Amino acid sequence: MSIASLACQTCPVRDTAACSALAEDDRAVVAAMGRHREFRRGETVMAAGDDNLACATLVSGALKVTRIDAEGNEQILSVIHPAGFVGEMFAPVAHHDIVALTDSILCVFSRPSYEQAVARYPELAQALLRRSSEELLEARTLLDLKGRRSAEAKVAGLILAFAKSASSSSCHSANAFELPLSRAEMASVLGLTIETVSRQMTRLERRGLISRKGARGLSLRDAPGLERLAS
Amino acid sequence: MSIASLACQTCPVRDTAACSALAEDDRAVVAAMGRHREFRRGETVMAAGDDNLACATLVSGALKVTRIDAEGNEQILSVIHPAGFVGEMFAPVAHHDIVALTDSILCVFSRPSYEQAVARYPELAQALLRRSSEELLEARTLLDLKGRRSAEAKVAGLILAFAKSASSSSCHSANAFELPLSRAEMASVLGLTIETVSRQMTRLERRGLISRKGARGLSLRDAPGLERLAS
DNA sequence: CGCCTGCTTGACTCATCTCAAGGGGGGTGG
DNA sequence: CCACCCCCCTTGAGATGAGTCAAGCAGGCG
Repeated sequence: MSIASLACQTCPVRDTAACSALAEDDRAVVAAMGRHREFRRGETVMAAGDDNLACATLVSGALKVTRIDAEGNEQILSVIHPAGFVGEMFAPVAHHDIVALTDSILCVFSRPSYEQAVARYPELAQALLRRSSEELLEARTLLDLKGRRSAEAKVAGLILAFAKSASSSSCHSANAFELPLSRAEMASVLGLTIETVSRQMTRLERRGLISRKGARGLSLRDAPGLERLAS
Repeated sequence: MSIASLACQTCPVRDTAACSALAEDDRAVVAAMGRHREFRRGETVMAAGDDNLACATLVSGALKVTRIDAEGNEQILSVIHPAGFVGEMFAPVAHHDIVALTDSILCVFSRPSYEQAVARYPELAQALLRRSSEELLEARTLLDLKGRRSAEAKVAGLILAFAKSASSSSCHSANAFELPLSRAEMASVLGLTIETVSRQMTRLERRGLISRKGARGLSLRDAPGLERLAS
């Protein structure tokens, strides 16, 4: 993990993150409160139980929000993509662990200073509300996915969700992309075991619905068929 | 369903809903934009696919946010309690069905007028952000619950969640209360069948962890034991 | 009183988990 | 440059917990 000061001019998410709602001058004021921090794959950004002293925007990479149960099983509650917001503005203590899925860069703010910014710039509060609503919708999509009856439907649904988020446009799906999660992580998202996920992927490939290149490479061969399986 | 104009003075959620963030005068302005509407148990408040023309605060009763899959199975994605906010401020079309679980009263606003209010009163945007964050946390709690390995852990966890929300204080649990959901609804929340939920309840009772009075009455006999099972 | 709806219980089936072994690709060190 | 190792993924065989189908029960309402 390394630290650097902000360079909003070259920020890859300057037009999509919450701070994009700010006027140029205001953005400079807010930027002065924050710092860039870099995390390596597997590093913990925030741990459950920590005092909730910071919040952040993800600039590049990917994060997972997780909970570890008593037996040490990890549950993935959310995957955060660039421009996503991280941190709980209204909880004294963090509820979940947040871990880097890949090497990532965050734009980090101390919570008091960010709260001040939110109070001062109403458009920032609105932008955060928008992000929060999107997060909520995504959480409900995951809930839906996890509630599907068969493992087949879960895996097909997750693949389609990845295809949508892999595409730059929000309405189209990419049809060749890299899986952002390992088998273990996919299993954790869906509430299945690694083996079941692996078997379902093999089955989908054998039936000609997808094809694979290595462990992570994937292309959709029959998207409508997948939609049907995802039910 | 019936309609009436607002009487904020006597509103049971006047101190907890998003509008409680407003000053008295501002509240009156916002109140003039809204209307009370009453829904009977089972009535649909908003349907997936509808133009997203309204949003609302739940005054009394309870709502469920659901999705119906291709085979007609209903999944419950969220349960809304009084003071909860309903509606998607940033989506052109509703993503989910919202149905009254019990007879309910909502305070309904047209979306354009509410958007105007949010833009005009920054404290309203902040209050909505707070509500949205709470919703998100609750959705993740449900995700966690649904991901538990055994049916036993899921049911135990749901019972504990009910006990918490049945208590007036936010940190203590009630230890005798009425289940707010039917078996079918519990099954839908947990991704199980009615029969499995029923069997688990029976098992928990036989083992002395809970006791039941009729179909809905419940009291906790061994909360720590339940916590352990919920893993 | 009897129906209707929602809950419980039982017997059986089957999908998923568990346990165990076998590849494959990428990186490191010789 | 090659060989080895480690991690992750795949595959198989067998166990088991949840689903399915079917019947019976209880409470509320007409």
